[in-house]
This record gives sequence, structure tokens and C-alpha cells, in this order.
Amino acid sequence: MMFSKACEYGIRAAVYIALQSLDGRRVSVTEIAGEIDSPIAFTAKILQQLTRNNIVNSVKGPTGGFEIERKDMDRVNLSMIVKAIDGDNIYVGCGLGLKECNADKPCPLHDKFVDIRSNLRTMLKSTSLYELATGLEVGLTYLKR
Amino acid sequence: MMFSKACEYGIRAAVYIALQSLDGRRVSVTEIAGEIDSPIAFTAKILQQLTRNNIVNSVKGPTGGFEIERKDMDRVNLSMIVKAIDGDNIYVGCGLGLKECNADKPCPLHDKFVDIRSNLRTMLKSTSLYELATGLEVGLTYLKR
DNA sequence: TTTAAATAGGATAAAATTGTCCTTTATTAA
DNA sequence: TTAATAAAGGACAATTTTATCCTATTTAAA
Repeated sequence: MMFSKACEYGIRAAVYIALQSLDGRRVSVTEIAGEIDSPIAFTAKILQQLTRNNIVNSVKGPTGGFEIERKDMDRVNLSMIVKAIDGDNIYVGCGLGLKECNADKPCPLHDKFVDIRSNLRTMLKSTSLYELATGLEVGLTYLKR
Repeated sequence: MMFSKACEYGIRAAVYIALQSLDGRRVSVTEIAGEIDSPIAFTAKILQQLTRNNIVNSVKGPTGGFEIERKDMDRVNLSMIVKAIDGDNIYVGCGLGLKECNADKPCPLHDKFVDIRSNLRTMLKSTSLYELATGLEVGLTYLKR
């Protein structure tokens, strides 16, 4: 709706990893893809991006997999994940695709989008991985279907 | 940022057509594409969609081109244009791409998106082509750059 | 030390979106 | 009636996004 497919998978994966990390479990790409209903190899690529951006932690070899430390669940918010995968166009870009669009030379929708974009930005910045994972843990939300 | 490229061109084209129709001028695809800075042939395809959806009116032959009647500028809002080109996924779809996501079985972002989506929906429904075109006419907004 | 399990990463393929070209159809005006 | 003009529409091409496959690297445990 608003994010790329890659970004949707990325968020879902991060939330699932966080949830399992709360139980002290490290999870493999195969398990993640199965649990969030995403293509395995593509999910692996996205996890590489999350790892490079210090959003999740990866460990190679047997007993390896992905995990997120408890303190990182507080540090990492949705905005960081979105930025790592889709870039910051969602904040910066013009709603009508103009290269130059600002209060001085606004596109016809500029003012209309100011509030919406600002709400979105605030929401993404203020929503931590911990909050999302505990919602899942409590059984309030879902990652599949 | 939020709409497909096709949809961005579509909105810009519709606003430009409306602006010119206020002056009683019919405009060709070539002129439109030049004024909104979009690829001509691709813009022609998008205008076909807008025409089929009764958003703009097309006239073939010499002196032909695209136009919008004054009363249609009030009737047509952004929501209709977006729906004609991108479909209604922006309203209906889940922020995390789940097929089934609702208050009963929400994804972790469901509640967070309710307000944002509702604001967006309201904005798109309440913004008429007339409003956008007159903003342009008065020189407050721009369609290029 | 060897084997197996796991991520990293490169190369490639498939699908969707964006963009172009050319022919057909409608219509106006000379 | 003919010529010219403009949209309609079909076929195709390029680009981007999504997805797969295979090999390399790391590491734990037997």
C-alpha cells in the first residue's frame, strides 16, 4: 500500500525475529520465511540489508541465525527499517513526483500532504520493534494471512 | 512516494486539462505531456484510462483533444483518479501486505495505520479537480520541476 | 580435523511497471 | 470528397522490482 514488497517482508521479518529473541531463540531464514509467508531467497537478501544496517544481528554456522538484542528492540523503530530498504523518499519525495516541490514552489497537493506525511513520519519514528513484538507475543496481532 | 508513476502523471494531466478547460481550451496529449513533463505515449495511455472512467472527456479529430466540463471539475476528486489508475489498494490493502488484515485479526501495524489511512482517504475524497486547478490558475502551485 | 549447518553474496530469471512505436478510427475543414 | 489532425489501441521494448539458484564463507559440534 505504501511500502515496497521488500520493505513489507523486512518489517515482518524483523518483528518475527524480535519476538523469538524475546524467548532467547535464534531463527533461520527458512523458519522466518515460513512464519511470515515470504519467498525464502528473497527474504535472505532483505535480511542481509537489515544486518548491514545494524537492525538485526546475524550469526553464521550451526546454531546460527538471526536475532535482535533486547536493547536494540527499543532502539530500532519502523522508520529505520523503512529507510534501510526503501530509502527516505517516503519522507522527502513529492506526492506528485516533482523533483522540486516545497513550500516556495509547491505542487497542487503539497499542502494536502504535509499533515499526512508528518503523521506517518511520527508514527514510524515512534513505533519500536519491541512494541510490535510484544503485541505479537500477547496474541493481539498476526504476521500471516 | 505513495502513488505509481502512472498515477502521478494522471493527476498532473487531469489538473492541467482542468486548468485549460477553465479557459475554454481543449488540449492535445503532446501539449499535456510537455506541460507536465511526462513521456508522451505513456501519458496517452493514462489519458485513455481517465477517459474510460469518465474523469476527462476526449474528442477525436482536428480541434480535438482533452477537456473537462466545469461541473465535472466539482464532481471529480483525487480519490476517483487514484482509484481509476492504481485501484483501491491504498484504502483497502494492509500496510504489511497481508491478505487478511482487519480489526479482528490485525497485523502489528494495523491500528497505527488506521488514522493515517483515514486522513488520506478523507483528503483524497474531499479534494476536487476544481480546487486543484484554481490553485494553479492563481499561480499558487506548479506542475513541473 | 572433518562434516554439516547456517549466512553472504554473485549471477540470473521472472514479473510488473514504465515507456515507445505504429496502425486504426473518428472528425474537422478545405 | 479528400487531406490532415487528433485520440484509440495493439504490439513491443526497457527498466525496475521481485524472486531463484548456486557457490563461498563462517562456525559449531562430532
